[in-house]
Amino acid sequence: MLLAEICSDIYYGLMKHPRRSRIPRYQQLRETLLNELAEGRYPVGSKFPTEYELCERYRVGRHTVREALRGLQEAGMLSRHAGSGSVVTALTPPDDYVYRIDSIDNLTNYAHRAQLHVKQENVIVIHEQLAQDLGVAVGSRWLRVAGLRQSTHDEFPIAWTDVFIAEPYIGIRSEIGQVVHAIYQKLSEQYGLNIAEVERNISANAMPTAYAMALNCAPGSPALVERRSYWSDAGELFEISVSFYVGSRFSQSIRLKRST
Amino acid sequence: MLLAEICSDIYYGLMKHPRRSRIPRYQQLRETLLNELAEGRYPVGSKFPTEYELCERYRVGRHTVREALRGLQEAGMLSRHAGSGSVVTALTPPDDYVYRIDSIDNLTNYAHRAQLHVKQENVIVIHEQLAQDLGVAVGSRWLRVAGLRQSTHDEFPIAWTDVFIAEPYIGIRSEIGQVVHAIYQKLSEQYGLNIAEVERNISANAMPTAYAMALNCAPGSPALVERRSYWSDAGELFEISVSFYVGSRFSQSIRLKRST
DNA sequence: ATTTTTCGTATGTCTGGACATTTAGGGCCG
DNA sequence: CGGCCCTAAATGTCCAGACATACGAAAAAT
Repeated sequence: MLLAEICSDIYYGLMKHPRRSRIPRYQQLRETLLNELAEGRYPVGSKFPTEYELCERYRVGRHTVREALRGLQEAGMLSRHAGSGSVVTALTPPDDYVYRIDSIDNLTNYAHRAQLHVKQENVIVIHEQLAQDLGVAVGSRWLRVAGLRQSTHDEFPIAWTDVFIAEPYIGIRSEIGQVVHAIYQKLSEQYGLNIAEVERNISANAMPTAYAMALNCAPGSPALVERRSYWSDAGELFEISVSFYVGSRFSQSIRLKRST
Repeated sequence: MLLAEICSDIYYGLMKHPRRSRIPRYQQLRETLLNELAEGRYPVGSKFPTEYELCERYRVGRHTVREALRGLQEAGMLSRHAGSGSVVTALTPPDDYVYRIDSIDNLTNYAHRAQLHVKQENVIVIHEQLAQDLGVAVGSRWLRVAGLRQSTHDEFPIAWTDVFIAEPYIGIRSEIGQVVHAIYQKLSEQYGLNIAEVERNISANAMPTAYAMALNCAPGSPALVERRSYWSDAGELFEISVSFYVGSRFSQSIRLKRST
């Protein structure tokens, strides 16, 4: 038996038989620290022991300690900074749930198959009401592209969509034809814009008469209204879209999984 | 200048000035490998060079190589297995977006403040229509708890909610009082159930007359219908809830961030 | 008293080496 | 040919040590 293993057995103390441990030492250490945190030994906001302190206390190499701490950091329980040490940020790993999608196209599991058939296109100046609906400044200028969203094989369109594009990118107008798949993709190609964040707002409303006629549904019938706002990695709000989905032709699912 | 700095410059080799490199070597290596993968040098499914091969080729220590590979693995581009080596699983990092919440309570940013005022409670046997709506088997038995969802300080309720609980947990019935915050929490305490997955389905519908009366809104007015299905970590569907939100009193936002 | 410099400390990066564990494949044997 | 064992190879774990970088506080300079 090697010296290191003997040490391990002595210090860990929990080996019943002289058998090699199958769980790596950094994981054992992680468990130990997890328990100490749960017990409240180190309050949130307080300094966590330094790497060398843990090395001495548990008789392990610094690499082992760092591997254990890495896990706690990834779990969001420790905040580590070169020079200043580690700070406790949570006593227990948060049980969070994530909804993950590969691409913004799949933000809805239906609309991404539907193309936008452009019916209207103009540059507008934001008035009071629109400013409130979209959350942008009164007086700012945007390119508006509006039309019907229809899946290739379906009989009826499922939604009326208004797309608003910020003034710096109005030039994209010439790139937009009769049928568009995804406008932000064109913006990305043309201007090198990257989506960093998307906000999606959903509500239920009565279908406006004007849209109802275009969509071939009853005016005032239930509509699902989805507003999407796109921010670039520069933090600029560069596109907003508002869609009125015909209630009877549309529903949407998302699935959240526990992340741990 | 210290000896180490001179050595460092020798090793980095690519320094134009005798200044220290700010980007660590494992990141440089990761970039390099990222490019090689993007170029298609190693097709998807093929073996990636071994750690020692990369050590020799790029003249770095194994730890550095492992740190670089760890990143590629976490990005989902490499699959690594002890004994058999690394296999390429993707040529480019997937640009995925995540929606992350701390707890299922916050699944909506509104309803978690609203409590359920129980109006009805009974055990039902699933008939044809309900089976289709909920996606469960005809003839199965569920506990149904229904009532109004109302925020403490608001004048009107915002939704009518039907909660269905699977047969094994019907006993929870005695635990449910007049006002409930979250039923799944009680299930968790009582039966040790853990939520592993949640599916959320959203559509727009006309408000049924019966609900409209209870909610004090117009029958047939737009309603946002949300169905949530909860699966335990054993893979069992144990709770379903269906809520009819009054369109004019409710909207919901989620925010997706690029995960990289 | 305020600003700047210095310095100790803690984490980050990196090397070299050693042993453990897992896996795939080859060879032996029935 | 099938089953078994053995081995080589690859990743996983772990140590010791060294230098790099960032941070904060004490010390020095203004």
